[in-house]
Amino acid sequence: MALGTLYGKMFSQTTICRFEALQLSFKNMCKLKPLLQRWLNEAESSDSLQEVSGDGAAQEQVLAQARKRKRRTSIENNVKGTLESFFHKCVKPSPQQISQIAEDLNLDKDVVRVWFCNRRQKGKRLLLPFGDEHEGAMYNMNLALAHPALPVAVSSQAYAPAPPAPIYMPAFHKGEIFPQALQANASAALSSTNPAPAGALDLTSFHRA
DNA sequence: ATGCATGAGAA
DNA sequence: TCTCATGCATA
Repeated sequence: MALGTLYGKMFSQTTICRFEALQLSFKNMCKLKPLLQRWLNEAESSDSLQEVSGDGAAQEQVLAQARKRKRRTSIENNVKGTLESFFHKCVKPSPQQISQIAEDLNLDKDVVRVWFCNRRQKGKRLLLPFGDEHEGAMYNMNLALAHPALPVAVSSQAYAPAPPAPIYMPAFHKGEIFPQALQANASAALSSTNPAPAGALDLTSFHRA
């Protein structure tokens, strides 16, 4: 809410959460960081526990129950597993393949289409390119650690046949980049020079919910 | 914290 | 049609 009154733009709990968990695209993170940082600096300096315009309850209007948002279809786990396997074979099925898959799984074509869209997007999330994909994850990470100088194209999990120079983050880890990113001393964090504290890489902290 | 969805804009 | 940024709804 504070951010909302500060920028006029309201940030959802979802966005904030994803920002904190570094689950947004690199570009998206870059866009939001300055905003959140500015708010953070302000909030820390003025130790006053400023109360956000005490509006209280009056949230949004009824929204006029505008459009009927399609109700979230819950996909059974076993079905998800199947979709996942399809995904590994082909990350971007043609509309025909999609309808085929949809038929096999007794799902709506659009549901399948959206599933793939979201799955692809998930694959592109910043940090933690691994963890999800138990496969070459650790392998690549070790490579990265062994040869910090070499990029080790682990970017987007080697999806498309020839990823035209993916621009996603190298392969950092939460505990590494984040602490500083949110520090009050913005100057350092904002400068393009990446501190990259050597030895900050701690494998023991490599776990995922 | 996340899964499925929407909508604007790119291709 | 796909990607991207976002968020409602739900786990």
